[in-house]
Amino acid sequence: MANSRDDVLNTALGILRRYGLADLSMRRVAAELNVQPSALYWHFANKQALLTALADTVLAGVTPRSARTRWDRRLERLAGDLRAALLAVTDGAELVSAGQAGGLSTAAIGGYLTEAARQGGLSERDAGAVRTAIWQLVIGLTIEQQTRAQMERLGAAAPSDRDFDREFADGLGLVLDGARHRAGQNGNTPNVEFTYLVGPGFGGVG
Amino acid sequence: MANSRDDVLNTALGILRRYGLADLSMRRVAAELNVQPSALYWHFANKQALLTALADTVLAGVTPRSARTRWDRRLERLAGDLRAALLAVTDGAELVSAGQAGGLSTAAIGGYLTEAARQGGLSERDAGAVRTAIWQLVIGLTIEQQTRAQMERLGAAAPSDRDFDREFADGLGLVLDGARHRAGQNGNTPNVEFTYLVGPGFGGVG
DNA sequence: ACCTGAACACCGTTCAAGT
DNA sequence: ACCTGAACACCGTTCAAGT
Repeated sequence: MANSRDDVLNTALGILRRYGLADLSMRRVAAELNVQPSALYWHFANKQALLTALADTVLAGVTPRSARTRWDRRLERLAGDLRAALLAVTDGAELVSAGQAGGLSTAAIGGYLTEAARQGGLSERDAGAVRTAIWQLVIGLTIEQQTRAQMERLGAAAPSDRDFDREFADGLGLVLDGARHRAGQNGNTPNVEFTYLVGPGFGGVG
Repeated sequence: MANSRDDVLNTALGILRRYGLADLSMRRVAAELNVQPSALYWHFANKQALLTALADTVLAGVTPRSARTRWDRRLERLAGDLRAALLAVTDGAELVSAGQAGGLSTAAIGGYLTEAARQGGLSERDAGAVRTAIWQLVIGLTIEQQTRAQMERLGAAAPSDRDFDREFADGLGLVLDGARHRAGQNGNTPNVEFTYLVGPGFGGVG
């Protein structure tokens, strides 16, 4: 006994990884900690707060990796990293979507996206549009993928023939095309440092 | 007594409109119908089936209105109509997202989007990317808006200063820019019948 | 064709009280 | 600082039985 807030968080993360969001109940977390359900409310005001903290944990590693990279490539990588982080945990996308209210990481990542777009010469407003389109694409498509995966795992649906990685790449490519088009119209010369791109430490996303 | 499947559907829709998705339980639907909860399972195999049918109802009115309109304008209108249909019911976007598995209207609308993009001269693959990007943008952003609205209604959040209509228009504009860019690259001449556009029966979305 | 009654196995949350 | 015990007000679903 005498569990810390982090113990609760880690136990919850374990249930999420092993069984998914539907099985992540306060009672179940408490049971795994050998504690009464009411004990959890000393650490978290309610389940929503736990989910938000959990979402922040899942997104903690998503951060811009290099400012030397061309702005559109940075957008591409941020989107890929975000998607990879969501896919790393069962129902990760649904969790982030549900825990969005008050989340810190979620706001930070939005900031990175906007920042990269601005470096391409986009107006604040256009940069916001880029952030919105990319965020919703990543979250929404990954929710669909993970929901399908869970249904298949439970035998509630036949394996789908959809290629979500491809759908993601195609959708993202389209949005980036729109972004580059906007960049070109602003009369700005976006930084074209793509020759710096080759080298160690620039591994792809998956 | 002696309720039809449609009675169940209408009662559920009423609860949704008045209280939102969180209050839409099988037991509550049954109570409003003056019936035991178990009675509902004669009409629907489970709650998921009810939600899917409900989602189809909400989306029933979303249909392409004119083939005479320019392809990109048709995409814009479809997206706007979809968004309007979701906004017409409390938590409509969340409902459609949750009831997606097996939904008919949802597949139909995806088809309309793809079709419009193809008429712009886009390849099957590019048209799919357009459908994906638009669908996720509309659903995701509307979920955020309606979730916020519900939290404000319950006093769980201060009124937000976000302008969701503007965020939607900006995001959509960006995606459409990408689509037009792809259309231009294909060497096809997209139909430019925009001169036919003016006239009665072409009211906007809101 | 449609519903009851009763049960099963769960939920989130509160709150006084304990150590 | 952290937890118990007990309660409140709920869930979705099944299934034999009724009319």
